[in-house]
Amino acid sequence: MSFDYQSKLNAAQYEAVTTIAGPVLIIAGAGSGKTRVITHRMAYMLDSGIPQAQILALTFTNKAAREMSQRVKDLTGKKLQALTVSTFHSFGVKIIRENARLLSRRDNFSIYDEGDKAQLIKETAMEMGFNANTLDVYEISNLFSAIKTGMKEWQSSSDRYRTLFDEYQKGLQLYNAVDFDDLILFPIKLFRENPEVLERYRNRFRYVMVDEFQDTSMQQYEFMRFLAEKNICVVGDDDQSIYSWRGADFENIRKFERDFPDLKEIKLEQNYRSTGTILAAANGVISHNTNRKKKSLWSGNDSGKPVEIFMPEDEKKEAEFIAEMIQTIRIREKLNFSDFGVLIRTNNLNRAIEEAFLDSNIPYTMSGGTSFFQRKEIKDIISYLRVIANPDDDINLLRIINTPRRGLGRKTISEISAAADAQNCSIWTAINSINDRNGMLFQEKSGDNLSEFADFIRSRRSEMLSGKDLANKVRKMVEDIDYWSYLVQEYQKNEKAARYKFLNIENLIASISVWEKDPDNFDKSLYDYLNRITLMSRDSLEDEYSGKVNLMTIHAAKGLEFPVVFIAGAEDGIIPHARSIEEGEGNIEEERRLFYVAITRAQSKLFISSCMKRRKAGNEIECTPSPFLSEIPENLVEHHEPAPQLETSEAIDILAKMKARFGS
DNA sequence: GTGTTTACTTTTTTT
DNA sequence: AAGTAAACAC
Repeated sequence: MSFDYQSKLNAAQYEAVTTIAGPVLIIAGAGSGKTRVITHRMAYMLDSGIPQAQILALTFTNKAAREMSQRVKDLTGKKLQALTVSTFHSFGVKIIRENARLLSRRDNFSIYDEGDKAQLIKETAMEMGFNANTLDVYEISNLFSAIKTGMKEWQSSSDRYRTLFDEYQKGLQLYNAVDFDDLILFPIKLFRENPEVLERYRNRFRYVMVDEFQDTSMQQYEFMRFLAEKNICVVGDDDQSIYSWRGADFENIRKFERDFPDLKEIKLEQNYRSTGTILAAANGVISHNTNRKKKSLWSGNDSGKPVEIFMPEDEKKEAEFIAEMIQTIRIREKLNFSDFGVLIRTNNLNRAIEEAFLDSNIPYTMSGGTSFFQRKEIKDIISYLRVIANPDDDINLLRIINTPRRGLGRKTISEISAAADAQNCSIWTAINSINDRNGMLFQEKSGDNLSEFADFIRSRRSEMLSGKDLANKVRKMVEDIDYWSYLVQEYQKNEKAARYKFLNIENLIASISVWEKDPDNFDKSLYDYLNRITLMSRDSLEDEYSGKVNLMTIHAAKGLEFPVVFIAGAEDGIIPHARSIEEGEGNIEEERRLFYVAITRAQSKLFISSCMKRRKAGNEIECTPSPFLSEIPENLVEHHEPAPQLETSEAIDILAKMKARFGS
């Protein structure tokens, strides 16, 4: 053994780390050293002589996967070439890639994100003669996911979309693409239909670990169940289950208990993260949930400072308060900007806060939200790369066929689509077969433009699919399509915007270059780059978290911790979110868990703010505090006086409201 | 085939 | 308030 595990871990942790054979269920309360246990457990396995290649650790976010392998690396000091630490989805990609033909795909398949998916649904629906005005693509997209993941069955109300669904599926196959749901479903299908393939993977991965087990969906459970024979270790906390809308089902914990009756259950109940006060506040809130596994999380830490509740007038005041507090506390406590976490329920709450940060020169990162890869200019360039990787990808081909303009307008495009439709082939194939016949169908100009476009894609294909220095090839491509002129043209009135967009492209190229130079990543093909970024799209691009305040959704904050945490927008309708309650009364428990997760991110100081008013879609609306606030035991709370100017009737109103609420 | 104006709605959370 | 999509005009 390279080091003394016993001295680094408490008794329960030590047991969890050293029990490597047989099924293990670890119930790990918030802040109980879960990541520590998982990483030490992997290190322990390696120390015990288990080959890296036999270990598979599945996580939910790329961030978690990255952090985990880094920590194992630090612990063991070994190079980890064969250890698999990956998200369910990336692991799915890998399996599909290795068995593409068995799943009627080719190995250069595209992965369709939400946007591509919506586009495909839309186009398919149009072709089938659905009415564009009554079509709710968002809703249909969700329906299709629910059907695919087995959360919903076809019903009379949804039946009219059944044929659309079939066509959608055919479209994916035709374009050699898969959607996010397929990344889990295809491997399951593969394993079910090809026992010999399953056997191969089972032989390879003898030790399987699943993190955030409470957030596994039925399919992910099935996926895991196929692979895991006996040495399976799952780690989770039912109180932190916050992804049920995505199919997560913490009943899986009970299912696991039934499926592996001889399992060893280990509870980690000592919280090392938070002060006694913060933990008591969290416990006070979560105890209102009825459907939960019994556990008693305790802290050996000091009680610390009270939870501070602030009721600013509006979101602007709230943001200023947060910014001011960060500045003050940072200096007083000698903290770094990165020691602060600002948590919000929905992405659109970021606006006021970002503005306040900019005003007071506070460096910050916002993870989630409109990601870098959603920006138009980035999507354009990525679409080029996608088409180069997989020309049959109609959705992306249509996106770029006339961007920048090359004289291929609506007419030409609809004709070429019709031709593709008639021959039941992709647009790319259609373009080429028409080119073979010298573009008879079109006016000479359009035909020329088409073949020029096809030649361009072909030449890039031969150039980019092999060899090195992707970053430079991308740069050259951007020059060749003259994207800069296009931007200037498009944003004539706003040269700054054009510049900014071009800068974004420069950043993209720089990030490709960084990725290429990373010695830890051994497969550097264009495919890998594309797969990686589609799965990462919501994940923050920058590796540089250091020295910046972390602004993020509560969902994105899962698994993280900060010395000082602000929960902003703690109003009724935001948390619990009105839409979520609308969907079902039962969702209140999940919203409460979400609030619980938010509270338990804090190590030593927690602020919660709830605005009196908030601007929403143009107009100002009155807000009431989240009902969860009153679930925090009153003795743990300190109310931050807003010191309102008492001239206005509004301010008096606000004070009355506060008193009614908190009696102070 | 392309550019401009007008109407319209508005995403909870993410791989 | 802002961004998109569709209608309209050139």
